[in-house]
Amino acid sequence: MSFIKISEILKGCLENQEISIRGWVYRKRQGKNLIFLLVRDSSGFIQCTVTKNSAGWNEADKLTIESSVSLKGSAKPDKRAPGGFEISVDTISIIGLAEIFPITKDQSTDFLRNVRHLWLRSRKMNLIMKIRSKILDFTRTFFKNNTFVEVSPPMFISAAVEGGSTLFDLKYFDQTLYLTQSSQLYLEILIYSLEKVYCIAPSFRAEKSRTIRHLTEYWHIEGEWPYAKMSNLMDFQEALLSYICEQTLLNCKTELEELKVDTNKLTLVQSPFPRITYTESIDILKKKGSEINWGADLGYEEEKIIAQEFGRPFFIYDYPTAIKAFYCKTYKDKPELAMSVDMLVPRIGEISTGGAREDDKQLLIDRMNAIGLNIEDYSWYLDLRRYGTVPHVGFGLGLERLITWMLDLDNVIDSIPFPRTTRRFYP
RNA sequence: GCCGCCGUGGCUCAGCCCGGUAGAGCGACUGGCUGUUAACCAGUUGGUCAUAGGUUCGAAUCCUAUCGGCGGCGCCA
Repeated sequence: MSFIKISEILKGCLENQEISIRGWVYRKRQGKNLIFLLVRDSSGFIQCTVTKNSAGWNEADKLTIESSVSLKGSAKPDKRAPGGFEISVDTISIIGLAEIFPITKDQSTDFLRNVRHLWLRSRKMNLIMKIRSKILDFTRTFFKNNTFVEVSPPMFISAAVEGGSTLFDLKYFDQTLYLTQSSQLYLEILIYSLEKVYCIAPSFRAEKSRTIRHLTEYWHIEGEWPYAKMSNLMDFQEALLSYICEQTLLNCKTELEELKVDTNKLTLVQSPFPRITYTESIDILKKKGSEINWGADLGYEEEKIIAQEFGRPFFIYDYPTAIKAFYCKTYKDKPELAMSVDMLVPRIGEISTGGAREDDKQLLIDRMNAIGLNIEDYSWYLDLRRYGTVPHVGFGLGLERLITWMLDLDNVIDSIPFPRTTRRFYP
């Protein structure tokens, strides 16, 4: 017996044919002589009717919410049915009879987070995960179209990428290793072989942040690009984001509609994005009454004020060297400025950070000494500047923050199937 | 790390201010119902009020501590 997807029936080309489907019982309404089953599979929902005189009645009578079933019947259009189509059932076979399902009409976010393994069956989660998958597809296609090579960096690392305070450490046989915070340094290694490279991999941050935009494990879209400049980097990122939004609008129409996403916002994501320097952003903030001074890092509140100015994704670049990481390249004539660029969106704030990497061995060592890093921990990184160094730029984009912004979700938690936060790691 | 809010049947909440021994809806169960749209009607079931201590004749209610959760800031993507 071959089974068809519910979405095929809803397209309307299987009218009055005998068909079989497999799925789960989403709703059940029972009368004396008639049972309505709303059955879902990965593709959608369809109402099925079972009459008392049909062979399937006894099985339908036993069915509980979330039981898995296969059923045979004929599909026909019916105005009374949600979705416009209905299956009149001949036979039903119960695959797995469900116990009483804990998720009912009344739900709180706290409860749904406790039963996340069951909540993932909901229509909302189903749709978000489908779009997430598509966004990953679009991202890979865009990199591929721009001749980047996808690489697989390690998650176990032996030394910090940046500070060290936000690293998770773990027992690795008799030693201590860490979970990676970013794959950037490893991508930098690979450009010396493959040139343009990218990866889509998890990053781990032991930050005790309590916000709607932080996860301790998140998926990081990172790229490194030899010989490119800051302007190339911004061009590339805005083209990537525009492509993702454009393709999502094109390919996820029904999903976006069902999730009630404001597609207008996505239509506005087109090159060029507004670009302002850090110094300009300080001027804007001062005009708005902020007491921030040049040299201070922009906090979430400051970012929010500027984001409201634009109402769409934008860049802030050329930050003070003092507030940026050791590998950030500085301007020769203005060493107090670092070639660093953040991409920001309204409500969420930073969704990507990138910039030019210091490619001069001595300048890099000077920077590391100034910050107090142990040079020996990074000897392999310095080797990259020792043997045929090249200028290069790169960036890292937070996938969950991007999805949360695009779909206007309440919390990054809903953009990933199994979120890890400071307090939650189950299941 | 700092600040704020929350914790009452399986789920969602009321009761707390002003102390008198817990109430509703949903679910589940039983029965009824000729097409329902998270149906409807009737009945039944179900809670040491997060935990520990204190005040009191008496605590879900007032006080203290602890635990758990959510959110804001900082940090970041």
